Amino acid sequence: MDLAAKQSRQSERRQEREAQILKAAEKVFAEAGFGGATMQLIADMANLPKANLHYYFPTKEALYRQVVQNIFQFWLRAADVFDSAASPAEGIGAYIDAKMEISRRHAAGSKVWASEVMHGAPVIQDTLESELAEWTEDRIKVIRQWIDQGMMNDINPRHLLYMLWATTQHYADFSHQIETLNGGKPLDNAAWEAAKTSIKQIILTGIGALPSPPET
Amino acid sequence: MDLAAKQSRQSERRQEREAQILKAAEKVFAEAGFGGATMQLIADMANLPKANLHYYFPTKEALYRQVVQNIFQFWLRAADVFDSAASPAEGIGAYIDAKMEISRRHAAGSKVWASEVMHGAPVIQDTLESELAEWTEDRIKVIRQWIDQGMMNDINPRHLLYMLWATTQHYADFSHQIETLNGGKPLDNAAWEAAKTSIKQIILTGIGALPSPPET
DNA sequence: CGTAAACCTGACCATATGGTCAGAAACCGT
DNA sequence: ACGGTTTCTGACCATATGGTCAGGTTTACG
Repeated sequence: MDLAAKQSRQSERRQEREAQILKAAEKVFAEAGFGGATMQLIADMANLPKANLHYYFPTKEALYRQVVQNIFQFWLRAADVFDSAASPAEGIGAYIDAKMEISRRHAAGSKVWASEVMHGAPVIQDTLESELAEWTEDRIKVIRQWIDQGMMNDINPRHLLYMLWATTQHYADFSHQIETLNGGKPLDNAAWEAAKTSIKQIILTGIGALPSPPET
Repeated sequence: MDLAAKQSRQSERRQEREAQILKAAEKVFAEAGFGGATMQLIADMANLPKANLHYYFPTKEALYRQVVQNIFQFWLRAADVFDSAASPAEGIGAYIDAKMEISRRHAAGSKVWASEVMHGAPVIQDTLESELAEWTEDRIKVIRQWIDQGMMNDINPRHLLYMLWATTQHYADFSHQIETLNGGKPLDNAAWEAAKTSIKQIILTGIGALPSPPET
């Protein structure tokens, strides 16, 4: 076996362990917040001795930073469906679906992200200022085009985006509240469908992106 | 001076101090989360020695509990505008205005509330199950009536409520992100107006509560 | 095998933090 | 001015937690 293969297998091993730790960390950070999370809790969740965490991540903050960065990348990628769409109904509809799927499958990550931003984005302020700002401007341009082409009403694109973020992330960030109001049980498939349908119906109708408003 | 007057002045004094502490605590909890907040930080923020806090609130958790309870009551009261309204456009419009005002004036409180719920509502689970559940059911009934009377489209009332909460609270909970995307400055009056207008336009149009969709 | 590198871990340490307490200070009616 | 009550506070303590480290174990490969 040559050097490349060896390094590859080693780094593979390392990546697996790191992923294992990151997954546990994400969960614990989501449940307890950065301040409430302890390395011991994360270690237990990952079934590793605490000292081992420090072999892979020098400090709690480094571990947290990695978790947040990963989430952010994941979050941004959900917007791929946005640009290639021919119409606002299609693009925004697909974006809502994608973000709702993230809210459902990656609630922990969403919570960590929300927590980070709520507390002033101490670790991803840079990313926020560069990548997120750029991303947002691009999407605003797309929406403006749709408006100019008469495909939707003249809505403030920025606030429309905020509305999309808010509404979809709500189902992850406030999942506990939603579960409580759902009799203490998580939403089932039908309820998630109802949520997606309701959101799309209200927003797409609201921005005038549907041929005719549903009269059901 | 009689006994009643004396007790009144004392309790007045006590309430003032408690309010002072609670205000500082709300700010610190919002900025740092429960785990990241320290009694020392709160004490500094309130310009009091740490030991004094423990004279008024026995434990950090008791102080936190009080903060959260206060916010919740404040939050619920915003819905008074909801019921007395004659139409969905009026009721929901006023509700959006009220909640946006809270988001603007009491961002810290909103963040504490969001944080509490996100971490599984460890201290207000009871209230959530009783008061919030009841409140929600009542509002759902009101919305259902509007639908039955043909004043708006047939929208799932529960998800409409979630959308209202999500969208309005977003401006408080993610105020940092919004500021960052606003060039690092808080939204000015015009921007807040634009936000309120956009939200109302999309949602009220989206649920078919406006006579005719704006064609501006 | 041998050995060097990577990986793992129990035991340990320094510090930060929630909370206590004895006693000082301020308040208040008489 | 006095005594009792409430309010305040510096000094202190026990504990939890992030982080370290010396030494052990495993892996990779000639």
